[in-house]
Amino acid sequence: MGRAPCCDKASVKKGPWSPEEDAQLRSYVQNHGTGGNWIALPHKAGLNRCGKSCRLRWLNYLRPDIKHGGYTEQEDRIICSLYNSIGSRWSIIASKLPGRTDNDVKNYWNTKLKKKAIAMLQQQQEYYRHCHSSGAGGRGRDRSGALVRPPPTPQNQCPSMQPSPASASSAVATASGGDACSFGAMCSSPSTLQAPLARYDGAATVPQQHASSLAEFSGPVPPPQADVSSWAGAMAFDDMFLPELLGAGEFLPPGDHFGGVFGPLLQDRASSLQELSACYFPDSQPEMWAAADYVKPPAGLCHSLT
DNA sequence: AAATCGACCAACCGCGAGAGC
DNA sequence: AGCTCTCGCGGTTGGTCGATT
Repeated sequence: MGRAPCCDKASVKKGPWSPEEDAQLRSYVQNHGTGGNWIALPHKAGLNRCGKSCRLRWLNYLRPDIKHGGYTEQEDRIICSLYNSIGSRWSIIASKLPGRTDNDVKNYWNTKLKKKAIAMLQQQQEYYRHCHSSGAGGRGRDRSGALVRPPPTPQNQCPSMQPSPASASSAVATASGGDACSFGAMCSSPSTLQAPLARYDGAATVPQQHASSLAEFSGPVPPPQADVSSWAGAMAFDDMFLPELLGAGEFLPPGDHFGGVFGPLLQDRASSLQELSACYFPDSQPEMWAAADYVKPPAGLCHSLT
C-alpha cells in the first residue's frame, strides 16, 4: 500500500506566496499556534495550501526571529567547521546560528561558502604541492625536518589535505574539481581565532599524552610526525569544532547527567570529543568503537545533540 | 537594447523516523 | 506487530534578477 499524499496536490495552490497568504498564515499561527498539526492548519487558516508548504513558509520566512542574508565571518566559520565535522546536517548547523534556518544555511553554503572553501583549498593544495616539490616532505616540513608554516594569510589554514568522514561522504565530494578535502580548515584562521580549536575525528587511539595537544592544537602545523603516524587516518586534526561551540556550552546538552560528560570538557577534552564524534558517526570506523579505551556516549546523548 | 548567462533563493519533493492506533 | 499519519530533513528544481556580451 502506497503512502497517502499529505494533501490533494491538484487542488492546492503551489508556487510563490502572496503577501495576503503570508498575512493569513502569520495571523493564524500567532493567534492559534500550529496546533501540532500542519496538515490540518491550512484548512483552519483558510489557506488553499499544502500543510507542508505552510510549515516551510512559516519556518523559513515568516517566523518573527528570522534573519536573512548578511552572514558574519563568525557564522561562516561556524558553518564550515560544523559542515566539516558533521556534514550536511543543516538543521543541526542552523540550530547553532540564532535566527538562521536550515534552508537558508544550506542555500548559503551551496551558493557562496562552498565556492569560497574550494578556492581556499585549491590555494592550500598549491602551497603543499610547493612544499612537497621543494623537499618539504609533503607534510609542511622543510629539509631539516622543521615544521613549515604556510604564509600567514587567511587562505591557508588547512592543516591537512585528508578528507574527513563528513566531507568525504558529502556533497563536497561532488563539488567542482571533485575535491573532498577538509573544509573546516578554512575556519581556523589564526588571525581570527583566539581560543584553541580541536575536533576529534575518529582516531580512537590518541595517546593520552596528546590529549592536551589535541585540545590546544589551533594552527596549521600538524602534530609531530612520529605521533601522527600512529593515529587513525594519519591526521586527526584536519578539522575542528569551534571554541565558541565547545566553550560557550552551546553543544552541552542540558541536565546534570550530561554535564558530567561535557562539563569538564576543558579537563578531558579528547574523550569528550570522542563521545561527540560517536554521536555524529555512529556507524563509521567500527574498530574505533571497539577500542579498549573508548567510552560509549551515555544513552540519550546523541538524541539530545541531534 | 536585446539576449544570454550565472547567482541567488524560495519552494517543492521524496524519504526516514517516530508516534499513535 | 503492523499499519497509517505527520513531522522534519536534505536534495533538488525553477523563477527572478543583475551582470555581461
